[in-house]
Amino acid sequence: MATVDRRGPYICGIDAAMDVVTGKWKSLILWELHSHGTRRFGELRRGLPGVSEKMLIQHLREMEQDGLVHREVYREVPPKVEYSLTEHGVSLNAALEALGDWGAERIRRIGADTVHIDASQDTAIAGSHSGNRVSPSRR
Amino acid sequence: MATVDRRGPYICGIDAAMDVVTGKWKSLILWELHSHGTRRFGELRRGLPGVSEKMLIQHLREMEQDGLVHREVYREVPPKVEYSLTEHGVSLNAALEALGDWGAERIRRIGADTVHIDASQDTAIAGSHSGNRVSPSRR
DNA sequence: TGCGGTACTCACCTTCCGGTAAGTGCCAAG
DNA sequence: CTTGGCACTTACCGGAAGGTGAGTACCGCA
Repeated sequence: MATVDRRGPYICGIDAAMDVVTGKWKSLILWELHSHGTRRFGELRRGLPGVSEKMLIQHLREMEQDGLVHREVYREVPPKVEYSLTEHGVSLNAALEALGDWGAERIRRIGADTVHIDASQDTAIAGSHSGNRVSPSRR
Repeated sequence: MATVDRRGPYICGIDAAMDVVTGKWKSLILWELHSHGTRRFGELRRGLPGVSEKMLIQHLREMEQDGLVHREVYREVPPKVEYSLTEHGVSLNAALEALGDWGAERIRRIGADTVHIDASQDTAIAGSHSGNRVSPSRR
């Protein structure tokens, strides 16, 4: 049905937005799609080091259901699927910018390590201060 | 130990901001504190129907550690603790407004249930953010 | 002939988030 | 003298989020 069932009654707008954004990789997918316009599954996977295929697909499917990303399948000999942002995805990204800025300032404030992925190719640079080392997991 | 060693290396600003906001009640706490300025523990608990004391405290502690809320303890006969937003909490709230607006529009779009229960009593400053008083259950 | 790449699906497991319920020390009210 | 409010703390538990590793159908390249 049009109305997605798993998204429950919301308390407020933030609640509704968070529901769509929460997921370990969703904001990153949003960003990746935003900066590249259109990406294939494999490109996305390589662009988000550490993501498992299962999670990538799961998030992508949810985001498609939520109307954030568009999925274009090309029935070719080697399968080809292209993902891109819908207008809602684009506007969500815009709404996230303020939050991103806040977070960036927070990173500066607390001097946390930053892991920069992406850029265009595989630039695994890191950090602002001293060491980086992509230590496993947080939280 | 009580100290959750989150705040790991961040991938980007959004990541850092999300780290601070994720938690079932955090954004609501933020709004509650935003609209009332200062609230006692019990007031907060009553203001967020459905929250358990454990979760409220846990979130409050994390937010205090993250520099979002200020905790003022009054060593009195009946214990009294007041919570309020720090300047960082205030700015985070501001950064969340765009997201809140987006979410509000999404709610309108998909016609999801919103849990509006008239906040008859109490001061409801409510800008773009509306209502509280809810029964849980989403997702 | 076998490996690698495409885009997945499926089953199983672990970790963590959040919930429930009880207890704490102190005091006022009934 | 029991109850209730204050602001917590502690122990235990279930479910969901996320991770791992295998398998699938097809093809190009070495």
